[in-house]
Amino acid sequence: MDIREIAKRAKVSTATVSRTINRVPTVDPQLAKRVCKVIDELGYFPNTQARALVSGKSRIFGLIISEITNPFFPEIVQVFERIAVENQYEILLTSTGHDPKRVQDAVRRMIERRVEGVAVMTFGMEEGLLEDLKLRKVPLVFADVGVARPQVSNIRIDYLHGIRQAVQHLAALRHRRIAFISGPLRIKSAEARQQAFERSMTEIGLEIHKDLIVEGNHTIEGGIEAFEKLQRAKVRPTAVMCSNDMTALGVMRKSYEDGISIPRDLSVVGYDDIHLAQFVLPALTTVQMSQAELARLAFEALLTETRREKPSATGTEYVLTTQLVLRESTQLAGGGKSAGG
Amino acid sequence: MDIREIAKRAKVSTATVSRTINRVPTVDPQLAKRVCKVIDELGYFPNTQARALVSGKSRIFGLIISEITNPFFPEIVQVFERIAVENQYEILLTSTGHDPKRVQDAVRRMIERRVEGVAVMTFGMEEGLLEDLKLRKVPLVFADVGVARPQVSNIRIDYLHGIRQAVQHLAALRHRRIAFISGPLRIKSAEARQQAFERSMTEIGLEIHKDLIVEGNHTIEGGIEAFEKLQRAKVRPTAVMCSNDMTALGVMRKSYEDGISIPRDLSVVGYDDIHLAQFVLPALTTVQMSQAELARLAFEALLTETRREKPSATGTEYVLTTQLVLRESTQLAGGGKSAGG
DNA sequence: TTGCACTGAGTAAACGTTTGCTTATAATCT
DNA sequence: AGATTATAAGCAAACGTTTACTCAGTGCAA
Repeated sequence: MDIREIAKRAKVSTATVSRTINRVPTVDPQLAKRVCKVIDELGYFPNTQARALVSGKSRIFGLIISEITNPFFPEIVQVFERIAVENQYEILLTSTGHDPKRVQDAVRRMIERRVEGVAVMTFGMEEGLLEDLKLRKVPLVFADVGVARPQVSNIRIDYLHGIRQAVQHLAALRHRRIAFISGPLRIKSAEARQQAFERSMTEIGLEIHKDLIVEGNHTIEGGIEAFEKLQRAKVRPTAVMCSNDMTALGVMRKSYEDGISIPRDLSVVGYDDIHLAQFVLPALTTVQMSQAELARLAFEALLTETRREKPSATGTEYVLTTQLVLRESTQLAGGGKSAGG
Repeated sequence: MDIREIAKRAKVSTATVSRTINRVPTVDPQLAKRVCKVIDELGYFPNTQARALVSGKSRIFGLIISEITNPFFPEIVQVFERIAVENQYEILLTSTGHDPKRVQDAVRRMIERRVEGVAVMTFGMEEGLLEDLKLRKVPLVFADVGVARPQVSNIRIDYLHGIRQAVQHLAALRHRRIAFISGPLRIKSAEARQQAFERSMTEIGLEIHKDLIVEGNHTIEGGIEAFEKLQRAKVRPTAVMCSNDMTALGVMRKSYEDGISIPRDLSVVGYDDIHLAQFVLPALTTVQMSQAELARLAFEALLTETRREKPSATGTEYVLTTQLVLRESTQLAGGGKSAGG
């Protein structure tokens, strides 16, 4: 069943059917009603492929994320998808697992489906892989530390703000030996978080012990391993800041196994504020970076760019701030000694 | 840039280019090489919309899940997506949040994009909403308690097996008053799990207290509320079985707040075995229902159905078993009394 | 009454592929 | 050598829409 069938039955031309479907205002309301009736009766749904082909608009956005099993991302996907549907867009989702080959593959698939824009939520993965998209002038939006460029919008994340709050919070609780477990350092955002940590420490005169900075990989398992390394260090931390919440969960898990009580013996701070963070035991003090806001901004950026007449203009620059959320996983340093007696 | 451009530059017809791209064996290898060279040089990617339109194959599968923020689902999505990409398929993902309107919407979108099949991972949501898909003879696969029908495959989940193991495990640990927090009962699978629980209790002669069966909603928050209800009951449980892991996390959270120690004062068993389950404190004893296997089966079912010549045959029936995974959240009943002294 | 502008609907040409059919060439057989 | 068959490439018609253009009809001013 196609538009011609509808046209025939409604005794109009296919053009009129098309216009009716697309709510073109010049079509006579009475005719439109007749057409709609036929459409409903026959349960007709227009073929998106045909529409896309002739109109040149696929109404698809790509969404590239790092790791869908990290709870941070489903929340982004959920909001992004909801907004997309509201705007009659479809999503082509790819979880790359940081694998360049999968990124490459995703880019090819997205180009073949003629996506109208791509949101890249890998937080600072090497951009070289997206060259093909740039070549084709596909609007892009990054959540990153970089800046906007032609065709490329950017959501700059103010990592420093939240991390500084966290460090000062720990300092106020008399912590001096604060460890930091980073993300994989080839990810620019992980590096940015670490730098923000170091700067926050330095600016309030706290020493950064070499041994207390360990590289993780933004997973629970990585957090566990990193914390093991930390335990073998000569100088023992009284608090650990983590580059993301999953890492913090790893630290909590390992501490639990080793009988280290959080927050009594060790304060832990996460990053991201995944929904789960408020429910773990103890609830995780963490830095909030709103997933919903991020998704909203990313979609808005893409939509704006798509609607632009002259595509030569530079993409928009957005800013997302972050801030500390206090919960139960931090406490006055030395709590172990006094409470342990 | 299109196939004609390639044809012109390679000095062949568009048909030959098309055949080359599709690896039709009758094309001369030398010609093919020439064509490939031009394609590479120009960075040409075929337009999927056009291919889909003329071939009648969209190479898209729909995937309907309940709630992407429940960690159970991302693991399904991940595997499903990976296999799909391997088979040159794309996924149209919808997280419905159990909202019938969103389901309806998803169905429309999927039909408009002419999906070749849909995997429904809502575990027993009302099927009436999928009528439009059935009408169009779109192959479907359910993870459900139902049976296969024409065009409809089914992955029957053996809820009983795992739940029986869990109940007997608890019974062996001398638990008698075992509570059950169900999922939302309008979901058939939630009902099935509850029935499996009741049957498992009855068959070993354990009494089912009315007050100890509470309805949750498969979220952490729901688990918390349900457990609050449970605490107000006259008869106190020594163990709680949950219809999914998220519910169990809620129970653990609430217990923590109320100073109830798990597993000392209360044993808790989850269901699903999400990746996180092994990392919570204490690690959650739960019933494993393999997400990877489920996704694999679902995809296979769809692919099989899609490749079938005569579409009148009945869909395939698959079975997924479940089984108990012992961890740290269960312990001998009454542990509280002896250990608390 | 004629001419002109305006409206709203129809005609038909795209869009970028695939693929059934045709045809040219080469290979094989009688 | 001539007839037949196999092979590989090309031609052109789809696929189901959108949309630029055309055109008939109406209303209004001159």
